[in-house]
Amino acid sequence: MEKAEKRGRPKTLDRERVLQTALMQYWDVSPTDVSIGEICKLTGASKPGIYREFGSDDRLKCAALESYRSLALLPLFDILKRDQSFAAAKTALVAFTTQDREALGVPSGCLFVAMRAQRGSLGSATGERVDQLRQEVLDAYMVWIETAKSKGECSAKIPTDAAALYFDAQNGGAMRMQKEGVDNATIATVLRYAFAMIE
Amino acid sequence: MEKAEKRGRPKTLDRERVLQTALMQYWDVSPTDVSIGEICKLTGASKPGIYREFGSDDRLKCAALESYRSLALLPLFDILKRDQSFAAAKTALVAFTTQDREALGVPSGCLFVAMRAQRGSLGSATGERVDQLRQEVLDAYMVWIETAKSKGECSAKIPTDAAALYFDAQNGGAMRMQKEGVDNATIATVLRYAFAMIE
DNA sequence: TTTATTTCGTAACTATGGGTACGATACGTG
DNA sequence: CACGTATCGTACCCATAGTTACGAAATAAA
Repeated sequence: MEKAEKRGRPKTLDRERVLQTALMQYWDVSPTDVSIGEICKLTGASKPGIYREFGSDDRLKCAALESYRSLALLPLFDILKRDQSFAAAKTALVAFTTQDREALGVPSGCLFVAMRAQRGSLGSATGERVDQLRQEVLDAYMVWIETAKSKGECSAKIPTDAAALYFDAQNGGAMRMQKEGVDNATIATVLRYAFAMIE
Repeated sequence: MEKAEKRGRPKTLDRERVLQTALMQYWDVSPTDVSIGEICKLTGASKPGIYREFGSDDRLKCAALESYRSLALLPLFDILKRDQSFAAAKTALVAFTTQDREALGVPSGCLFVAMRAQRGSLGSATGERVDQLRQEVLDAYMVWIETAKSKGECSAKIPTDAAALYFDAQNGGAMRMQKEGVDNATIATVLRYAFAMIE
């Protein structure tokens, strides 16, 4: 199923490179402070090339967010869905959140958290996707918590929806601390105390 | 000590009005998405007028942040410094954070939290002030927690600096939830659970 | 080799926003 | 009333950023 030899001038624009560069820039700098022009400089692509490929600034951000979901959100969902004790999952969450980003060659902080903070200045495509993902995250936490409750591993009387907001807030707080330069060991300490609460 | 009748054309620019408008706009919309031109429209002031009064966009933001400190941060410090039990202070914090903003005629969320999220795109004056205030907030929490520990009202083994980051994160999380539309009752529930942890 | 097709990328266009030059204006003073 | 002074605000400058018009280039098919 190769796209074989097509007519017309062969495409030279490296979609994957542009997307990865955009993702890393949005993540590292800020989703609203990286221009298309900047991405052109970094990738060697031309502006019309990027527009032909992604359609608009908004859609490029949206595509980058989609990449981010695969890269950083799916592993989170995976921890929550894994068949393990509530306590083990919490430990895994702390470990996942406080990974050494430098060693992983990945920016600190969280693109999704940044986008939520700037929800108002995002285009409609990206903005709406952010809303969906927020709901997806909250739902994932809720399923996880409900399961733990039913298994008797979480006896907290806190309503499940509030608990989901709680975990989401802790994670967001951790990501922000990381961006502000707090070291991962301290963040892990804070998270462990935060997570110890609900049990 | 009235500045009496001065020579020259009398000033018509209403500094307080511009400052209040800027504050409310930065707070309600976002500190990086409100232009000087927008503030001109809303106040009837002219651009050069604002520049004469505040010097630059950065300095106007900084002045607005200073107003915000008086309005929203000092009351917070006040709660932390008040001579009351640790538990009472935590209750007061929850109440303060989840006040009905609409009834108070004040935007939801927190300008300071928003500025911290956008630290990178702020001018040097505002940016540095944000850093100072962040430290001021953390110091206030630390003094409060240390006092509680010494009074035996807080026996938690969590290091004071981590606890300060924890409370700061909870407050930030609450402000973000408010901005995202979570109702204050739910936020209060989350906060009560979060604060119950450290005791 | 000509034609149809597809992509390429320079060089614009437009809008916005921070910032200012400068002549007009309004007041106290001599 | 003329002069010095301080503020006013129109109209502009300049940089950035999103977006696109359009002719050139490269390839397969005719």
